[in-house]
Amino acid sequence: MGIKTISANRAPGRPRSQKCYQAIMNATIKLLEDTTVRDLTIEAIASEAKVGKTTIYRWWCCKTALVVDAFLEYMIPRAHFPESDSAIEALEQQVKQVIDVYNGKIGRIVAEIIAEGQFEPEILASFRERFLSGRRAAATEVIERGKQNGEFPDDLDVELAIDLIYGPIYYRLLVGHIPLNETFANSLLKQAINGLKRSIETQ
Amino acid sequence: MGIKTISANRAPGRPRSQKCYQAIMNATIKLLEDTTVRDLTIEAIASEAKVGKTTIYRWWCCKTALVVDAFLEYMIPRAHFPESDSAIEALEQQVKQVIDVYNGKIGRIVAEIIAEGQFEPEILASFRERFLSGRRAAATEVIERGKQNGEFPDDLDVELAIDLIYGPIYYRLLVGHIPLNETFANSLLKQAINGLKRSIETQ
DNA sequence: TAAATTAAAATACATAACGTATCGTTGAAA
DNA sequence: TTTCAACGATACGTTATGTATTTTAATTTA
Repeated sequence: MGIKTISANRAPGRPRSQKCYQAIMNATIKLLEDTTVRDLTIEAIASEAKVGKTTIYRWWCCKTALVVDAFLEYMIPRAHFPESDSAIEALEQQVKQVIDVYNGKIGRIVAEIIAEGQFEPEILASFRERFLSGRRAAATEVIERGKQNGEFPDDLDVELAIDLIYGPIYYRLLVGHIPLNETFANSLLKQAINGLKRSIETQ
Repeated sequence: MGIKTISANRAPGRPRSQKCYQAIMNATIKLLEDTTVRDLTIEAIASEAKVGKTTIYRWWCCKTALVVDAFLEYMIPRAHFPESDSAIEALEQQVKQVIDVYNGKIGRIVAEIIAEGQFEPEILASFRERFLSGRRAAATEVIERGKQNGEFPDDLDVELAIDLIYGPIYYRLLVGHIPLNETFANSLLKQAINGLKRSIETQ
């Protein structure tokens, strides 16, 4: 016989339907508007998207994996780190933006993905790698710029700095003891960033 | 006829079995050692405790409510805020302790309760009220003492201060991007508490 | 154009836990 | 000894899961 000749870019057989893919994404995003990730079912998505549920199971291992994909599909084009010459200004804008967004449905969905992730480590890992790590990389860039600027001390631990700024936000998002509002944005920034800024001088 | 005579402290009928209550608590705690809250089932608890599952349903509305009770039963006697004349020292000890404990099974269970709480707001509220608020109250006391000591500025926002210290811990616990270890404990303390300490001077 | 290959849709099914209902038994107070 | 609610066992209807089966559709290769 010899080697199977299959064109390089194309697998044989009926190709995956992009129409189905989009219908599934859209249905998931739509249903998440007023359904929790927990209450969302594969069957409801299939029905809303007008696809067979076997089609969903063919491409996604579980509901949560699908939710992460849909979230990214929706979120990635909308997430951009603000630009500014001043690192502190950029962080301020970013923190305000995140708090504002997380105060709504997106915040609820992020919290729910992290929640489901507690029981599905691979899902949490994929959420970190495909969403959070990008955000953290952007923040890292800004903080590094701030170190070169002199806005932050040279030896600042960037990972820790990010956790100091974003930790309280996620804490409130997930625990819900105090609302995520503008007051919080302002005082968090004043306190946390001020702490980072001065940590060398006051040692 | 007349009025039903029921002694003040006692309802009529067979009293609730304390033995059952304890068996259910113990079974829940035991099963949680190596089962996630998600995978835990009422039926498994009933079987482990050797009680009918109707007995569980008579007293608890759902699995998560039971888990919170069992967690508190286990945790409350073990949770005490360290004492020290210095507020900063007390916070340091406390943060180290929390990070150490949350690095193990207890941390996993706390994370899972918060996770389930995303889908059951009453449960999250009860966890806040019955566990977290006590911890926060203890931290508040220490920080207030620090304000009187002069360790912290007079106008420090205590709620915010607590979020700045504990936020990063819960963030790492729930998101898992970096482990909760001693290195983190040390640098978190240095950075966060230092920030709080100096925030007035550097304004 | 036919063969090969894989996707999609519909349907059926076994499974697992949920939460409820029923009913006979048991423990403690009046 | 009567009364009353808790307990335990059992059965049941429900819901969504994930898999299996089969037919039809889409696309490439020969």
